[in-house]
Amino acid sequence: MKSIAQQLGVTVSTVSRALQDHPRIGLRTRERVHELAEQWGYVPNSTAINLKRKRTFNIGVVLPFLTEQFFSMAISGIEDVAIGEGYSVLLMQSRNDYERERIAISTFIKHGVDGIIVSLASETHNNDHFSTVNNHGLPIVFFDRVARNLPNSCVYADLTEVTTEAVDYLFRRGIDRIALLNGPGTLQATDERLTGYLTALASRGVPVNQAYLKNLDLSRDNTIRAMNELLELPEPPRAVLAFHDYIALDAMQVCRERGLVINQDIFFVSYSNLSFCAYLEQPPIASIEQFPYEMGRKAAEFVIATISDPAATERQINVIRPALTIRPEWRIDQ
Amino acid sequence: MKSIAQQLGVTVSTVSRALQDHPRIGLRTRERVHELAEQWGYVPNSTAINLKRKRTFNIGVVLPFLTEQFFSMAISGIEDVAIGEGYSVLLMQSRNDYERERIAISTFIKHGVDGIIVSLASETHNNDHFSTVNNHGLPIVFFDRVARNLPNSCVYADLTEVTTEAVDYLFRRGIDRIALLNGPGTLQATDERLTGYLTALASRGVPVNQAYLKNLDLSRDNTIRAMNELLELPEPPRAVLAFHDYIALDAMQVCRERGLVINQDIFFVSYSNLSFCAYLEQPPIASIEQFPYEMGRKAAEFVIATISDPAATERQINVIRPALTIRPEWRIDQ
DNA sequence: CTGTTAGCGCGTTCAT
DNA sequence: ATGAACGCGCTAACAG
Repeated sequence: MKSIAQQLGVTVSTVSRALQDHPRIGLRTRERVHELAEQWGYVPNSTAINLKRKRTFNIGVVLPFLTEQFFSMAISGIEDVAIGEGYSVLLMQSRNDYERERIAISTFIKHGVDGIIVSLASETHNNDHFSTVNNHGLPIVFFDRVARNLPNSCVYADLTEVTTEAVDYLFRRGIDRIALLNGPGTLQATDERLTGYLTALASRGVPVNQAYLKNLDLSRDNTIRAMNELLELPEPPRAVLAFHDYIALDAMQVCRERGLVINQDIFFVSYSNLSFCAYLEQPPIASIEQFPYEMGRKAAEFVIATISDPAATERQINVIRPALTIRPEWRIDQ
Repeated sequence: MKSIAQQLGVTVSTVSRALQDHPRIGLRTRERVHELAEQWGYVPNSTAINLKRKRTFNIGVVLPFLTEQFFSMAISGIEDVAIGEGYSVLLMQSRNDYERERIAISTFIKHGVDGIIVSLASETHNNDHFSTVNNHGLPIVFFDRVARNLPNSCVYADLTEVTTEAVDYLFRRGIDRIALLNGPGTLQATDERLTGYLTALASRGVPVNQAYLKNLDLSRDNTIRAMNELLELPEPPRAVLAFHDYIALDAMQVCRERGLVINQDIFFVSYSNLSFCAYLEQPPIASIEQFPYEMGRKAAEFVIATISDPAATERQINVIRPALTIRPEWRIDQ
């Protein structure tokens, strides 16, 4: 800007205004400035602009694993609305580790993002790092794996009802020994699955078999051990509700190794409805679609709205309606 | 900083120095400053610092799809070294679209990143947007899908030899009608696969059947059509080398729908070696591991090195050695 | 219409 | 050991 000002014999401010197409600027001046800017390949220094605007137009995203398709789809949603609103996306994976999540958050605030979107690490057991952010007045929105007891906006799928629906569907198929490979107790979604499950049983008067209920830490070993325990029960389950598709895959492999035939000796229903399941010869008979892309979009819309109007501090909660997706060949004709 | 300076009755400069543990500063002053900083929850404004340093400590990454595990693993590598060196990662997906890629690049330079890492969109047919970056003196490194005719550093897996090895392996299994579901001609890796394939055939004196060679645009429909064409040949192939695992999955499904039994009537070898293949009942008998995490790391190391020392403009090229990974049950005992 | 001045938050030389 | 002053690149309120 300085050089082009000199070259034209005007001030930097004039150039600045010309570049912004300020109304009260000499038409000729404006044209010449634009010309030279083009010619010199002038690119405005956003750091300087941001310093003035007190904004970075960055939004930070912390989530467990990008290798899980659920999250990579969610981030596509985030990315799409962020770009649309002139923001860029800063990314960090927590890998389900509390410490990494903390570091990610503090990196973001040091780095000066305008807002943060989080999907909790499964190992996160306290929320001090988030409270810090809140005290900083930095907008933060949770999605999918939302934090309890935190007054932030969030978007998630309430799995209670759809879980009841899923269990009910299994009942209608004549299956009543149903195990639940649930997640860690730190997640709200774990409660929802359990509640939905218990509701379904209660409404049919089926007694709860505690041995069928497992809380996993989402590690592979843990899943394998739990599935083995289920199969060694005197009355092993005939169906398994798995925390998500990846858990189902591991669990199904355990079954196969023990000589069970999937979708014959034992059935699976899982959460996420990821695309690769379609390629399995014997996929879960149903999966619960949680619309991650939409969740990402909503979460991004929330942060950006809060950034744009910090006054409106009211908590926004968006509950996505998940859908029980039964594979065509396993649908029950009404 | 201002408020804490006032409260202590000193200048902002003093505070600044105290915070940096400047040697020649009053020990008492330093302590008190740190104290107050802690208490007030002072966070240095990185935008201002960056403005001075003329750096943003952001590096931008453009790649086709995060939903492809290959790329999400690569970005983990990038992320790990970036964080280690104090950088943050800005993300954008091109979705294999040229226009989106262009926008991503220009967003990054507007946004003022310190360096860019790119894996090309399959539809990218010209490199003007990258030339612009080069003229700007902004470091840019390509990984995996590298650009031809561009003088930038890059890291990729040379697939020529390993492809020869793969074809040779099929020959040794007694299979000689081998199709190649290759990628778009814009990618260097497409050439490599072809060259490796042809070399293997030549060394055995096997004639080339042009009908077995297909160039895909990586869309699902296109893959399905190509696979159907192969199967309708008078002499359909007995093995298929697929551009990557996702292509293999689609192609395998076509086979299954036509009543073929995978790993009996027809065999697959593919590239990427993604984890979910392990869950298929009949996975490709071999896959070529390209070590995406390592590629990501190397790419990040390159950009950061160039950022730190812009003088050293010499082009760096790192060729990763891919590995033919044959599933245990299909290994040929030597 | 355009120049002057001030300031965003911080680092840094030059004095003292 | 600390203060004063300047500048990073750009915007904007205040003069003319």
